[in-house]
Amino acid sequence: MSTSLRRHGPSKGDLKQEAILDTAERLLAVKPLAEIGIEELAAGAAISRSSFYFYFESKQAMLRALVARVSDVLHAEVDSWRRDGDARQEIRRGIQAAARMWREHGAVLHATRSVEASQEIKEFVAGRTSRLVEVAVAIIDKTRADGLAPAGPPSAEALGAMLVEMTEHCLAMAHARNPTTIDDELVDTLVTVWTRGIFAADGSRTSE
Amino acid sequence: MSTSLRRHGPSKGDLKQEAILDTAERLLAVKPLAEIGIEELAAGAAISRSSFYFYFESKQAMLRALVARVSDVLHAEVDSWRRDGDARQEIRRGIQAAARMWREHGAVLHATRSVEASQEIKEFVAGRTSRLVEVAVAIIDKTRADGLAPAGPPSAEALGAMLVEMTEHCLAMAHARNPTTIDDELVDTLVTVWTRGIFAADGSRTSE
DNA sequence: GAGTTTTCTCGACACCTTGTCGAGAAAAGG
DNA sequence: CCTTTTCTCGACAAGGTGTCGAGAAAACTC
Repeated sequence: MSTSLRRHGPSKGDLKQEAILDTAERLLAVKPLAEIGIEELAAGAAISRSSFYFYFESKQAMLRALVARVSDVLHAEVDSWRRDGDARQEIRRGIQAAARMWREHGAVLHATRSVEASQEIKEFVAGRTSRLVEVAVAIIDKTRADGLAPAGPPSAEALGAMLVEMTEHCLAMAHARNPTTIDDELVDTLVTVWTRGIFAADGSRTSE
Repeated sequence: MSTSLRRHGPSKGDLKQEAILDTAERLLAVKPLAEIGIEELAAGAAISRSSFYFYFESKQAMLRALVARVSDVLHAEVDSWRRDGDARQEIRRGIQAAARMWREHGAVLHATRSVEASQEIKEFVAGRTSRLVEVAVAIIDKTRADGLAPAGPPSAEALGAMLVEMTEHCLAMAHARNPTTIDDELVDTLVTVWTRGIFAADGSRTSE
């Protein structure tokens, strides 16, 4: 119900709502959602704890709004992967986009991976992941159709899902180790495993 | 402090302690730790909520004991990976052992991956993971030294860490989807990605 | 098997956090 | 100004955690 209580117009209350989300994103960089009290979120927006409930039903609802805010940026990222013909280029760009995402909004993405996240959030994240898997599957199918990569098994679906999950998890782990820096080496290693996993070979870009 | 309060002798109280852990493992298969009240754990061992605190400092301490109990089984698994010369055999066995681990104690392993798990548990899990990475690195180094696999980059450490993390995460995801069944197809796909990631090729076992 | 010590149990309490309610202040709009 | 909507907060109830001390139950000693 988060925003539906509030009618319309970009007014003073909207700023408070944004302030709550800003505070949440800032605090999530420091500690998990479970350790963030509603008191803290309210204090960050200079309102009382009770007033928090005017803007959000609960902490979970607030996280949902926060994820929605980040997902707008994310969808733009996904769409920026223009197909340019070379599968390795697409893979590298995709991984780089994901790495950038984690650098900029790692705290929020990290919170969505929590076991205690609500069902709704998990479904949202699963949907986002399956979109990425679809893109990966399309790439794999294309390279196989062109005779550049060996046919399955594994199926393009199983392989694509695994590579996407590997990427997300490795970025999450890297973020957990050091939130500010995500190695270029990590990106390179991911690209290598993707390439070898799909082509069963280190291809230099011979098709160019 | 969990056990240190209790002196010695395998007595009645020990059974209660085990009963608490059994109850916890059973409940973890159904819902996350955060949703399990101490009341429930105590009820499972037929004691009052207060009495729970005689056995464990807190829910986190209880989880720690539960993880320790499972880790005994796990260490035995790791040691069962006898080196038999063929890297692909070792890889397949290791992955199968991990899959079996998840089938039998997936609920506990899942709980340790939670964001809200205590620092101590995270360190324990990190230690376990790094042991597995060491084994993977040893395998990679050996195949590279034998000229069967191309040298880095990626370094054996980066590649091994990534493959181990991929495996753990994919098993965890599969467990989350359906706790009772972990696909053979998943194991096959994991083996393929390991093989291609290390050898940069689908090797039939030519060295045999 | 009585006395002593250790182990174990529980009710009562203090504390913290979440979420609701209704009274009303502050802004917006006529 | 008066009305409506937006926004704020103190007070309350509910539910969970963890502590304490009194004492029951078991174990151990002689």
